[in-house]
Amino acid sequence: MAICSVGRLYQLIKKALDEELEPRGLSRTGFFLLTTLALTSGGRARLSTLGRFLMLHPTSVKLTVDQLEADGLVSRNRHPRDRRATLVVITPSGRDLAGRVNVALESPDGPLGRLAGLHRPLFESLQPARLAFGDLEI
Amino acid sequence: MAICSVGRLYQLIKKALDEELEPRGLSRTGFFLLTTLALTSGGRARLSTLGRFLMLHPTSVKLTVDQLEADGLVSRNRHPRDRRATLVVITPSGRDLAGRVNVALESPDGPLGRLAGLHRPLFESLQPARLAFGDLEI
DNA sequence: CACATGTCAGAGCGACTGACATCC
DNA sequence: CGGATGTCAGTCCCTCTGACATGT
Repeated sequence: MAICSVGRLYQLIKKALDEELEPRGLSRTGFFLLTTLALTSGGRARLSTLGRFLMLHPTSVKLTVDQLEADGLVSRNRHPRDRRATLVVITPSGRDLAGRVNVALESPDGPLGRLAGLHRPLFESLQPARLAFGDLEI
Repeated sequence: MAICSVGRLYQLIKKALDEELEPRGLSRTGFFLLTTLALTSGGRARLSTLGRFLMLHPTSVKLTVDQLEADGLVSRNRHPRDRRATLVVITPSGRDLAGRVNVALESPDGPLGRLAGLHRPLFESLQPARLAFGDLEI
């Protein structure tokens, strides 16, 4: 059953991820938010944009940003033109942490090292299923 | 990034699943437990076996079985030889519900109908990744 | 006016910890 | 005895709901 496979792999990755993240005081959601921000041009994005991209509820985004902000990994700034909006900006130490964690995760003896060589085939075989649900093309 | 793809697809499936399950008063964990039991020879299994197979904490298994039992979908029985163990047995109405839900899910206009034709390729391309983490062969 | 954006309090749920009794 | 099994109370984290203020 394909659905079970997705669920099982998700659980396995989740556990591997948390083992690396927890000692660094980073939540999984916080890690994904930080990595997303690091990959964004300018290292900044609206709260609502982050929520849509990470498939999170507005309140979850707020809480996650609160935690990251308390640790000095991101900061809140006003949007220059839309005064409703808040821009989340990654700080140098946030960018540094995101980079180090990602290197540690992908390293051959890291929690995700076992996936070496499987990244591209995985991504490509998952894409049709994701698109069938109307997900982003990424 | 392959990891993100797995996470996104999981979220999408989760949402599609819950939309079908919630109106029937079934939790996702309960549904998977019930389906697992329906596919088991004799429709019975130990709590601990279910926990290992579904990657659940013992207390989560207990809670889920409590809920299913209250709805008359499973029942608890003593293990004939191991007096520590409890056997969870699917009832006729449990088997009936599991069958109906699975049909509804897989039907062309069901929540998972969009995955038609993708089940086998998905399963096969996910297997190497799962096995890399030491998961069951299923 | 409808709609988007962000914030907040409260509730719910799933998962875990630590402890315990029972049995292999 | 060590280890497995199931149960229970308590706790925590994440997510959602509903409401609100503000701005487009």
